[in-house]
Amino acid sequence: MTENDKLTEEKIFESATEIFIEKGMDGARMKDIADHAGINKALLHYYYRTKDHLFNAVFEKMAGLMFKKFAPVFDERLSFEDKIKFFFREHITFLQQNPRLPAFILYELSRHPERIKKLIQNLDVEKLWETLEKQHEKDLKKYNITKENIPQFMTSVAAMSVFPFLAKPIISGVMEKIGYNFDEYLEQRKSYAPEFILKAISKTNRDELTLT
Amino acid sequence: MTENDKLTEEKIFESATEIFIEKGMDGARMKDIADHAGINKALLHYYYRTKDHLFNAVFEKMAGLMFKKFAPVFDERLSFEDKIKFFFREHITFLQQNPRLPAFILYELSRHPERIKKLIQNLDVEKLWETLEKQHEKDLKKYNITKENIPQFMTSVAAMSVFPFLAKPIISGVMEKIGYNFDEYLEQRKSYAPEFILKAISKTNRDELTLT
DNA sequence: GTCTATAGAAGGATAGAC
DNA sequence: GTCTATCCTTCTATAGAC
Repeated sequence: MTENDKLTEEKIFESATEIFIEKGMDGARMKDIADHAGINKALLHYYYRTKDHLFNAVFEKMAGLMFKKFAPVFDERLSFEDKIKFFFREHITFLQQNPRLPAFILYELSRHPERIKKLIQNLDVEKLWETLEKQHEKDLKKYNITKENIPQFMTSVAAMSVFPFLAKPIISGVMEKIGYNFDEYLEQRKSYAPEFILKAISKTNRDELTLT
Repeated sequence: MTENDKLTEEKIFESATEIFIEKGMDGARMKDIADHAGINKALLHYYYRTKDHLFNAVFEKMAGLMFKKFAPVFDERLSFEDKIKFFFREHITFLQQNPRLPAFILYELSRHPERIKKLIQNLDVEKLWETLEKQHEKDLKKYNITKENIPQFMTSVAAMSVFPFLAKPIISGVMEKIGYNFDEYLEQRKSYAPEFILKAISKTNRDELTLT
């Protein structure tokens, strides 16, 4: 019955994932998870001992999944511009399939910041930066991306892709009211965002701006 | 003792605000709020009947506060460029003083989307757009901001300012690891963001881009 | 491995004295 | 208006039968 064990454990894990993402750690009920999996509460504890254990399993799996989506950008043998375009297309498509994932991850992280160390200890940011520098030294110069402003740039890229999902209720609420469609907006964003980013960091016509 | 009543009720409200923003509706405990206010649980119910009532009072106050921060942009007799600069300076400064507010509002909205109607019913988006069009018809043309892409533009502006606070645990976690400082990052962002936005929407040098 | 029944604790809410 | 004491429900977790 090892086959069956696996199935039950997986069923529990999948149900837990759905419920936790939907209601958060504090709002989720073990009964909801059991019902959703078609079993009883006792079995949850048989497989995962406590709610905390179960939550941690779900959280780490999902957080890992989300951040892995950033990785291909560094491996691909794409031009700098194509990397940007590739990222937005892939990342927004992924989030369309998991629209509540960013809010779940970021909210639970802000409630329990101690989880972060575990999350980023396997993430060697300096190595990634070096890789990018090696691959695109000229592009980085061309676009004026330096060690000083790389955080500004990276967070702007992430913001352009993730924010629509974090603010989905408001955005789609407002859009609905004035005749726009949120799904179309997301499709457009896959090309709008990379164009927006690349123009923002291009070095030309700086003198045209009246910024002080 | 009406003076005293007011004080107690306010003390409760302020404590509730702090606890709810810190722990969310589901994570907050009436006992925590009472302790924080230096009173006992029964008094909470005397003033606000239920946890739901108390939460709603806090939520509506805070949500209103946050969205009101967007308003001055439309009133000011500023140039279009100055409006953008003004917005980021004021909004980021406000969020620096209330760093957990965006996560609180957006997360509770995504848990209870029915709250949205009440929030935006007083917000006449089309009127605002008309106002902006009247004030800056030439600028909107110059920057190619049209009825078609206004949602893309507006959400990009919001994203640039709000996202750093939503993702603060990750951003500051990563930054700490590689020797950057989150507070400095925020200060820089007040000028980085408007420059970024204005360059992104400027019409020149479009031909230089290799976008397909 | 899976179930029913229940322990044990916690949380929201109320009664009633002052 | 404020307090103590307590009710009642809900929730996590476990015991024990099958």
